[in-house]
Amino acid sequence: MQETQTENTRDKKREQILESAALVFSQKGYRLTRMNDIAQKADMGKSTLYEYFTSKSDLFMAVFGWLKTRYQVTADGFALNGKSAQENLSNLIQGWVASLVDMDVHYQLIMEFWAATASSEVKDQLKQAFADIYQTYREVILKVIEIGMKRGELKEDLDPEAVSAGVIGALDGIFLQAWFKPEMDPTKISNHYITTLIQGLSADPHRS
Amino acid sequence: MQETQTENTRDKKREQILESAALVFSQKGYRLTRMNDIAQKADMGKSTLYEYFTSKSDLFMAVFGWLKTRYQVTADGFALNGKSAQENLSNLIQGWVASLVDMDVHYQLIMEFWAATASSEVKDQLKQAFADIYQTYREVILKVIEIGMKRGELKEDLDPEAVSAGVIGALDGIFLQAWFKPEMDPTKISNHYITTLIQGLSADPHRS
Amino acid sequence: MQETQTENTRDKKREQILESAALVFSQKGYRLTRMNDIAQKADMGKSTLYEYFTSKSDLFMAVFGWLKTRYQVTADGFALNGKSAQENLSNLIQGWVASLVDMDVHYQLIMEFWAATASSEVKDQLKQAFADIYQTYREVILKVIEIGMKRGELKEDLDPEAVSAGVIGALDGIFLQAWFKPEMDPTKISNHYITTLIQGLSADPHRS
Amino acid sequence: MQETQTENTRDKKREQILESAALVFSQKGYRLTRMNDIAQKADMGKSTLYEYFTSKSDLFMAVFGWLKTRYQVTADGFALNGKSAQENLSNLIQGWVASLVDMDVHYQLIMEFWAATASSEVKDQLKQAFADIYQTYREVILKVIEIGMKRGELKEDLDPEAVSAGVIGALDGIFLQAWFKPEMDPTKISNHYITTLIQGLSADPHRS
DNA sequence: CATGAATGAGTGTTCATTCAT
DNA sequence: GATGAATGAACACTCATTCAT
Repeated sequence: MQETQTENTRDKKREQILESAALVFSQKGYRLTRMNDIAQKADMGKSTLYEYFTSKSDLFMAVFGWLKTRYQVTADGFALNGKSAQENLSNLIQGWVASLVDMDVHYQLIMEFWAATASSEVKDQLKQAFADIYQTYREVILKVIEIGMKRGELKEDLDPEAVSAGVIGALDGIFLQAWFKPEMDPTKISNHYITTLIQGLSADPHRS
Repeated sequence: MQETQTENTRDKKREQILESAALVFSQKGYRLTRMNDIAQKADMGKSTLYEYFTSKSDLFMAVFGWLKTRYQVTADGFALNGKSAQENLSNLIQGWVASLVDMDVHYQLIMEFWAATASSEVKDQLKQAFADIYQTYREVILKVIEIGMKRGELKEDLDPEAVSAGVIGALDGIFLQAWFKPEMDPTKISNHYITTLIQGLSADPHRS
Repeated sequence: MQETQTENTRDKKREQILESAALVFSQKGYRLTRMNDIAQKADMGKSTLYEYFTSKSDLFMAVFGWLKTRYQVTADGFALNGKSAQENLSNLIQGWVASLVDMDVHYQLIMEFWAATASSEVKDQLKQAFADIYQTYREVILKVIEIGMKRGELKEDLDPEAVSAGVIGALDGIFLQAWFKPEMDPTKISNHYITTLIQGLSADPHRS
Repeated sequence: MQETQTENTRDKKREQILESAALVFSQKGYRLTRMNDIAQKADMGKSTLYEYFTSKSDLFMAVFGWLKTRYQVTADGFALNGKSAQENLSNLIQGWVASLVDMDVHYQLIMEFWAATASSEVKDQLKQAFADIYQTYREVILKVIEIGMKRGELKEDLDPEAVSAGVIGALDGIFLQAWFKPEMDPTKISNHYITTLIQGLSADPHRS
């Protein structure tokens, strides 16, 4: 257990770098960030970064992974519980909204990753990663919808694929607009919007 | 009229540069595009670009403007016509979806601008520009909804701000997901989704 | 003929770089030479070098080619003339010695290339190039010796391969030693040595 | 005797480093060798190397010394024995050739040192060292020749300086060529060449 | 007006060396 | 004594921009 350097120490330093990198990437963007900036922020020599990450883009991706882990929304168990599809949908979505809100200071950083999917060296990796994240959520929602349809809670002529994609998309899009217009309150909008949507989905629209 | 160069010629050349730049930015991304690439594609000397645009970012912004003009969805007249809110919404949305679909080859380019709002030198200009675009659309939808509510076509407890933001957001988000997952058909999903949504919005849900 | 830049100008500039590079490489060695040094010596911006050569090692190899051309010993016609093998050998060797002496200021540079065959990125290219040069010379000498043997001018039990390699080797080795010990006069030593050697080769040793 | 570390241990470790360094320098060349590589090969920590050698170049020079010691050709006693100059020359040369052949795996390494005389930080030290080695050999051969001339075994009009330099040079040059052209057999060529040369040197050329 | 040529500021990365334990 | 960790100096190369023609 007594290694040359405690794993603890190493992990701590790694975390320190990750956090500094997150901050600087967030402020300056990937392209405009210099390794030096990160090193300074992390209060260490530039080359030390290379002891922990092989390159700038490696570090960038590591920050992505770090963020992903930090804000992972666990969507397990939603499909199979006893609640109604409406309730489950609402909870699921609220969970996701909460996580988006929670990211708060990291939203700029997420934009950065998002932006990097358009060009950058890591565009393919990132695109895949994003695709996976979306895929996961879409599948959970999909299942909830399908079950709701079977149970007769939701309309029978829905296209579950389209709806799940739309729900995810709507939330994303709302937060995106809030990103462009800071005075918007994406949480409030999301909630209201979702309520309305669920009514559109429900078999018996008089039900809340 | 007998200038050193006809305005005509100058405009033509400008257009030529713009198109070449659009193409190259789209293929390589802003960051990875070299002025040289654009010059070659436009079949002219590198320095000539600087006769028409002061800098790379200036050119980038010019391409943005060019694209914006090209795909401007005219939303005029929707609010005041005699159709129902549902119809107007549907048309509006279909118009926008059509324009998104129409962009087709330029979608990658749009991503590029989108990405540039996150960092880049022109981030502020672009952010503002996007905000304006969204704002414009939101306002039209907003108006349609408000009128629909007044007329009793739509539910009376809607938050028009939230709904309009949500509608725009949903469409954006759907196309975004399709960008990550090419086998998706964003048009079909949008249409289905919108139908469902409008039902949620309608005062009398049995109406289509 | 009136191109964007006269080929003349371009060649002149190229030559200028080559000469500056030759000088700096010669003084500092490949490894210790910075592109900047060369640019300064050539009185131009660093990046201009890259307009003419793709990389440091490319430039290095170009200097090698330049030097090779400059000091190419033409060994043509030696085998087939009417002179005796002894005379031809003597002339050939004197020609080579003369060229070695002529290199004079470039000897250090040649060492540099020689050294680069041991490691460096271009080691393989250079090794091949040197091998070719040696091969060429060896073959001329070989032919002269074979003809001399046929004619009975040289001993009949010679191994022409061995002798030609030895002759070339001896000259090289002598200059090498002079490189280590500047007070040596490699020309004098070569001449004397060769005289002795030719006597050893001759069928009738009493002949000069 | 009970030091903090037995001299024995220390020497052993030093040797271990030296051997590892020799190997790595030989494979990658001075410039491309990293201290890390050597440390790993020697199965110890990087910094430990600095306990035994002050710097990379110091280590390089130490390897040179190590190699020099290992392959030192003892030329003592050749001048003063009862054998003929021809025999002594032949033996001397064969001894040297044997040592060159013996070096075998180390030939690449020798090239490396040789190359380092051209530039590198240690160029002056190395140049001096090589000069000394050559000087030593030349002197032995010189003496043998002078005695041979006095005894009338060798021609009387020889320039002993030139001949000794030439002999050494020839051998070096032959091995050099074999280095460039691996299919050559330098031993065979050396022997043949030397035989011929000695005949040229001999007062009575009919003697073998 | 058009442009080829020239440029220098800017940066990721390597690696010998030092230092704290 | 031994070593893993930390470091900063060093450097090739790129590319937006300018300039001379």
